[in-house]
Amino acid sequence: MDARDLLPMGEITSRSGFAASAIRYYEAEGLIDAHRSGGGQRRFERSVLRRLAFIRAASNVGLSIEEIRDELGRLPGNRTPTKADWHRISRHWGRRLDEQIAALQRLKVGLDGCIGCGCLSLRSCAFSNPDDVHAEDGAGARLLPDSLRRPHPTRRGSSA
Amino acid sequence: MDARDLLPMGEITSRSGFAASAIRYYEAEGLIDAHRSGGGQRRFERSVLRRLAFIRAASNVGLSIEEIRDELGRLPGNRTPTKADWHRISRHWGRRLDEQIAALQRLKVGLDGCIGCGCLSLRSCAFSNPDDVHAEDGAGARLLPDSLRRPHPTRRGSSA
DNA sequence: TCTTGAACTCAAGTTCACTTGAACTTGAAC
DNA sequence: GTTCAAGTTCAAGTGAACTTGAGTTCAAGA
Repeated sequence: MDARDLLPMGEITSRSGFAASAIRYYEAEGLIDAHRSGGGQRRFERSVLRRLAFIRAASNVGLSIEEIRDELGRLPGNRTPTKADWHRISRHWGRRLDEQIAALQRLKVGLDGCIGCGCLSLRSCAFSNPDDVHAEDGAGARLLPDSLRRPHPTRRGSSA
Repeated sequence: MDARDLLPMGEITSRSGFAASAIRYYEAEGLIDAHRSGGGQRRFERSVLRRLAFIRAASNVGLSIEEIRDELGRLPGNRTPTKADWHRISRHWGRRLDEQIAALQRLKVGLDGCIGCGCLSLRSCAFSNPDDVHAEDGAGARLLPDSLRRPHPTRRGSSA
């Protein structure tokens, strides 16, 4: 490729809307690639812009950097997504969004149920006790999936 | 109040499901109060259990510690929520959940719209560009409200 | 050539909601 | 009186996703 087709950092930041530090971070994390100028400055291929758009979209759906890396890595030849890729991926993301929506709706229904009772009991109220830590009967589905629990590393796994 | 009505830490952790460290943290943050035994150990009033149930419910709805503190502080006399308080509060939370659901649904609709086109364009695709950073016309509502943007302190405010 | 803004590296900082560890004390039971 | 689980404090660590700062170099225009 011709060196004149490569974009400098400033171009990438202004066109993608990401800060330079974020771009460097993504490169360090292996989400995007960069060439270097004689003096060591980054020079990006145009396709990086599409990758960045993809990254932004994915992160809006709530994917972590690692998940985005996986998703990008699943693209054959590590290429920028084609229409077919995008088709498959967006169906995947759609399912994920559906799950999140359903989870919030369960929470809402639980809350509506609670408005009448006002109990907020540690033992029986499913809303204040979604993990069923003390539930008297092995009642149903957890209200919130992990993807919507306030992302907190140290809480993960230790359900308390 | 009679000292025999006060509960020690172990009782609180086992009944509330919170770790002792979390209880201490909540006390330090001013979400709950504690008396002290002669030797300096914490002794809790029974009502603290209801406060903790409230805290758990609030955090499931996605409120931050600060928001929970505010919400508790809005209770007249800083009391444990009554039925009427709970009524008002749960309607508030319900609206919040509704917003979150609506936001995810907008995202989903945007995604469905994108499946056909496959464009993922930085300039025009609302899905990859929900902030309308480069939008050509001042098009509509942001897809995701801040409450559902991946909570990331340093990203807050700097919409890029 | 000079200047100046853009870019570089690397380490450390940020936020949130806690947890962990070390070193020590309490208090209830035997 | 001894024991030991349960409790205490305080500082530091955790993870994600970057940002900030310090100090240095690049590169394009006048």
